[in-house]
Amino acid sequence: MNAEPPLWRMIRDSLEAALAAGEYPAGTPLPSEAKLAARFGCAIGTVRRAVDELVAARALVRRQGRGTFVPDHDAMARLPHDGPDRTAFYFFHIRPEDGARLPPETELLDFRAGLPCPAWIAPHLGIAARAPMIFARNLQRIGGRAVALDELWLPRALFPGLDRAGFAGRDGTVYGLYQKRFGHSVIRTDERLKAVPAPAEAATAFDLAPGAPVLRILRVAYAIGDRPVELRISHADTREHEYFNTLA
Amino acid sequence: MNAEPPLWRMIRDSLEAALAAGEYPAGTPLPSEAKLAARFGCAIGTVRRAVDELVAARALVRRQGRGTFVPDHDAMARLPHDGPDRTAFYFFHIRPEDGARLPPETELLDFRAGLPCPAWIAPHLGIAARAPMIFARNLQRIGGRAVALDELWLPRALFPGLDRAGFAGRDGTVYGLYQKRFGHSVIRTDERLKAVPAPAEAATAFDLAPGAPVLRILRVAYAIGDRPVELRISHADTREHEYFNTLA
DNA sequence: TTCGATTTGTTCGTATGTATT
DNA sequence: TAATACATACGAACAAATCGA
Repeated sequence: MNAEPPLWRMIRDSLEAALAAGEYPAGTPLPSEAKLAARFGCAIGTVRRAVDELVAARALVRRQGRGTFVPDHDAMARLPHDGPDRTAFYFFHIRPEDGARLPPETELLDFRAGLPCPAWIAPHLGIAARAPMIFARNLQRIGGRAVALDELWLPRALFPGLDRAGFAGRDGTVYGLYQKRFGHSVIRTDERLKAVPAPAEAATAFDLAPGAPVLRILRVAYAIGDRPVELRISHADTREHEYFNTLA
Repeated sequence: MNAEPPLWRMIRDSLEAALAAGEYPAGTPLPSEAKLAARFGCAIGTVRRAVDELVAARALVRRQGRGTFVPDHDAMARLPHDGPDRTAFYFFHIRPEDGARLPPETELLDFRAGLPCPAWIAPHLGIAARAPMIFARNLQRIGGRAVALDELWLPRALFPGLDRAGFAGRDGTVYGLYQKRFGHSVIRTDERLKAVPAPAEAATAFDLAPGAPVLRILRVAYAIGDRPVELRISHADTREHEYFNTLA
């Protein structure tokens, strides 16, 4: 009774598995649609249907005349390739109230490798409690003003060899680092927001009265194939900035 | 040198304009793809490409064997048609911390028609300051517990004849009301979030200490064709609930 | 219940245009 | 210029879901 899924879906899943396995790193094109069609023994339109889905899921981008690629986080952040860049801010939602989109500057405050995973974090990342973790604390500024204090938790098993120098000395964003050095292309995040009294560190960093309201953001970032790779707790000062979200 | 846009885009825009103009109200199918192809003088695949875009933008839904429709907000909220419903909560993001998705209950606290539009609200809705507005205040509960206090501002010109009885006596959600009675199908919202000290009414409703942190959400809802139809200011108690957002 | 008409879903194939190298 | 790759558009055939006779 169970009808098998359509061909384009099997091709999509096959491609997604290949991407999750690290074939086709960012910058190197996939086989052309004609070659993929030959490989899968189907029409070119069927391959296009499968790729369409992965493009919609932000796992791939097409470039006419060039090929199909895993999107490069930092390249997207740099290029103003079609109008004011949207992708650069896809995962950074704190903006000045006037809506300006200044890029944030990041200062590394702390970095530790080998901490055991706190019990409450483990289930979010699908790992064992006390698994070895990498921990970092960042201060984000916009236009020189401190707006967010981030704590990052990464399973060390997913980021072998990552140390403070490698983390601090990256070229672009942290997600660009995850992608270029470790092949983890973040394409989805879940965020849970609360309004909470400012913790001590946040109050100090933002020059806030203790207990003043701040926005607490708990984010889990997922790479291609729905693999959680990072948990982040941010506290943001929303006196002159806000968290922006558009649902379409 | 300016190449004209592809045929499918012109068809998409034409369909979108028809939807925004109120043809094909929710529940009545569009002409079949074959008929549309004949009308536009193109291949059926080209029509499908155009409809694909509108489906992706949540302006249309397809039903195999039945036709293509403007999605019905409340029908989506009622039917568990494929697994746990996601669309019902597409525009309601407050959830218990455990992730349960109980439907909120709404209590109407206040309703006024004819108030002049506050100057700061007018630009968000693209209308003139002091334009006549409809104002409503709602209390949202989840599992009996008050979690959000909403203030709604609607341009009266877009909701002719809407009075307290019509507003309070609706069948389903407010967005369902907008759609069924006035033809405004909300498909997109912009939300701006801040952590703020609880205003007096919110503190009372939530049994909070005055000045305790609450989440303030400013939402503008857009109907098909990017027409703003509602501004909403919500204050949410996030002690046991949170604002959930997934970016994909 | 069966059947046929209608409508969308899937898959195939082809031709031509446009961008890149 | 030529080769390659994606983008657009056309057309056809059959499958699957729906609905009413």
